[in-house]
Amino acid sequence: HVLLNFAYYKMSSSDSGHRKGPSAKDNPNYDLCEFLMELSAYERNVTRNTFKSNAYRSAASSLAAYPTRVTGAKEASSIKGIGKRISEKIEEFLSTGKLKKLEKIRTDDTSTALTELTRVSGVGPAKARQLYDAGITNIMELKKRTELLTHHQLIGLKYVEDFEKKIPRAEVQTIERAIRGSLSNMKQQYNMTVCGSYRRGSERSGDVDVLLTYDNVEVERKTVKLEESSSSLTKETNAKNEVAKKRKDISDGSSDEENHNKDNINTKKNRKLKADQKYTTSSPSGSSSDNKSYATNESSSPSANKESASKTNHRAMLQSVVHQLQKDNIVTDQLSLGDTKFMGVCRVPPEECYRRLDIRLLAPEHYYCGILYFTGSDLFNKDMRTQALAAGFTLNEYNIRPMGSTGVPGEPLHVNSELEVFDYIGMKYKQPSERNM
DNA sequence: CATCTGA
DNA sequence: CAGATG
Repeated sequence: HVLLNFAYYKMSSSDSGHRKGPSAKDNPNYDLCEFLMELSAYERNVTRNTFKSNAYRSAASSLAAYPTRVTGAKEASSIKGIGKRISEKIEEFLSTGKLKKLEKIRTDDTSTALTELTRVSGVGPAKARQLYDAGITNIMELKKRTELLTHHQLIGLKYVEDFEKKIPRAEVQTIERAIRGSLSNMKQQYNMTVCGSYRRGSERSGDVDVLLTYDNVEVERKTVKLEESSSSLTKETNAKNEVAKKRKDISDGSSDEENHNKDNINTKKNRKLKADQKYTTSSPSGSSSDNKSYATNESSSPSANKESASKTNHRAMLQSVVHQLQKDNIVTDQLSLGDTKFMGVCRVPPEECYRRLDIRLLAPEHYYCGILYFTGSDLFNKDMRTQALAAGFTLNEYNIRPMGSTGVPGEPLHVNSELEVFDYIGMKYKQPSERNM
């Protein structure tokens, strides 16, 4: 049941650049991985055969993990994920420096058109096909037919080139400072951490991934420099001397001592109430909504479902954050904006390029698992999750829960730093820069 | 997985 | 609501 992220095909935003992936510049089968990925893209975009596409990608991953240069079909097919047909292609590529099928694909009109159209954010295989059928074969032509595009796609088109450029670390830092400055002027204060490959120290990023949570979280005081450069980044906590409660006393999932944070924390989890949605638009009774802070606290109506309330407040908070950023000319466009995630575009003046910016607003109790998760890398996360499982926990982007022997997860454990999560599962703490797997 | 879109 | 997208 662990997630199989076959989802992202357009290069996972934040990292791609200089990191691992099916084609780390240094692996002995680099070229082979490359052509397999090209075939994967072809099956995905052109033939829309996800099985084949996934098969190629999977083969590429296996190959990327293979320690030595593959020498022939037989050796290739011995590798997990590589079967007869793919190994034959590898053979062909090994002997003749090329691949018939690939050459043909490279010149095929339909194929090149779809690949081109797909460069636009918001345009995937399906839309590309549709546009192609409408006679559009490249971006220039697409610019003449903007009536066929959604808002997201229009923006994607507007910034195609910029979005393909990597963002230098220094610029991410500039953007980070700008956002911090802007948000510091709001009544509601936020804790912020820029995650993604940037946090892991990479020199170039695909986009800027910001995580926010509203106040409390006993973060303020303990500002430890567990981070690489003591500078900015998050006001990481961790300082906690008595750091984590031991893994043992966890099991009982008992309530606990120290975290009696400030007011606005949503203390108790409540069962989902599908009815929620209906109420999203309004808090009927003007119920003291007066107070300017969005912090969700004083629940006027006890039985009323707090979930829907906190949900709408969440949306309102995220909205106000975005508005603030727009006001300060940092955010220039919006791709989407929901209860927890904003996707858009930003630019910080001296810079000419427009950059992709994602902002997610997390409940305080989800903050650290969120930071951990969104810092990645994907492989690191996967590894940590399996280690968690082995240690009897289940870990996701929101929380860590003890695994009952029955198989069902218990109540979320309290977490006040990334370190605590590592402690729970008995794992040595890893600096973000050590998570580049 | 969260959000948007169109039917 | 399903399908598309990131």
